[in-house]
Amino acid sequence: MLPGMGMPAGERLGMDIKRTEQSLMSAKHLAVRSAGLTVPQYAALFALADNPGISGAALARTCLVTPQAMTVVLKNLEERGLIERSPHPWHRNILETRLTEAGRTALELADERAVVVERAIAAEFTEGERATLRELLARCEQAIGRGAAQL
Amino acid sequence: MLPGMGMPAGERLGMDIKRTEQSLMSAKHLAVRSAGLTVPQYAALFALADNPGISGAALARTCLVTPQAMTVVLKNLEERGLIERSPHPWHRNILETRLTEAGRTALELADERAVVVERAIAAEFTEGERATLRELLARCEQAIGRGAAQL
DNA sequence: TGATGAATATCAAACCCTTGATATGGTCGC
DNA sequence: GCGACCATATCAAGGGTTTGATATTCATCA
Repeated sequence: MLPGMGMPAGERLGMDIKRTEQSLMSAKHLAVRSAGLTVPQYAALFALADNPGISGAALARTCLVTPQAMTVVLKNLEERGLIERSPHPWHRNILETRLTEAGRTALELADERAVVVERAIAAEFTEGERATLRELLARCEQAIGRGAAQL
Repeated sequence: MLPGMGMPAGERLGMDIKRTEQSLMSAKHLAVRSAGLTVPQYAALFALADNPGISGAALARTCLVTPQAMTVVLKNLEERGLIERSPHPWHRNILETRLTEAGRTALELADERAVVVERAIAAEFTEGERATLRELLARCEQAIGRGAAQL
């Protein structure tokens, strides 16, 4: 390490989290690709399946991205006929978004393969280990929030 | 859940990992921003500090991105005078990359704040918990690799 | 020597994401 | 009712990432 670097790289848990997530993204990418989807598109369709008629902004919150980022994803999904957007009958500023049949089909295709990855993760651990990992990650998230607040 | 969705969303550990990592990225982004850097730029400078004269391709491997992605990051860093690239004296196809003084300064500024986030994470856990989290994440990564191989 | 193969670098296209700014429509307090 | 406020949507600019294709250079081996 360099002088002035305050913490050895090996002690930075953030590195482990990032590496694991990059591995996960890579696998998910591979999984949903044959359905003609990207990972963000898959995530959006997945959230949409559970919340038909949701607004773009709400969808963005669900997927933890900015509304602008979600707009781009929805634009691509709409151009390919996987979703439909129609103005809300009362609240005229809102665009209600729904899956089309093609969208549902693509989602099911993608999910079938994405689940393979999720099952592989689940199968690696015992019930207790899964709970432990979840708990540690949740505490991690809280700690990160506290750390960010110090900036 | 919808019929046909093979696994409840709440059981997908990938979701927890992704959420934690997004939180981490957001905090890191906030941390390095005041140094005028993005997170990938910070990561590249960090790796460069430990490996002066490394090639772009090797740097890409270290940061777990494609060489093309690293090329973009290096282009931006070079335009802002934070790194220098010079042809390797013997192996003429290689561009050796090194930090400039400005680059080292920016890195130290950014790292000072990034470490705040890392320290907040470390402080949340006991020594044993940190080891457990690392071990579970490592097994997770292996399981993901096995899952991806089934695709 | 000369061909093959591996590593490096780069161009191009498509997509995703962020910040910042702006316009529009609805809600609530006065 | 009217204005302040909030949520939604969108435009614009700057980065980052991937896949795919191509060129260059070096090392290896027949």
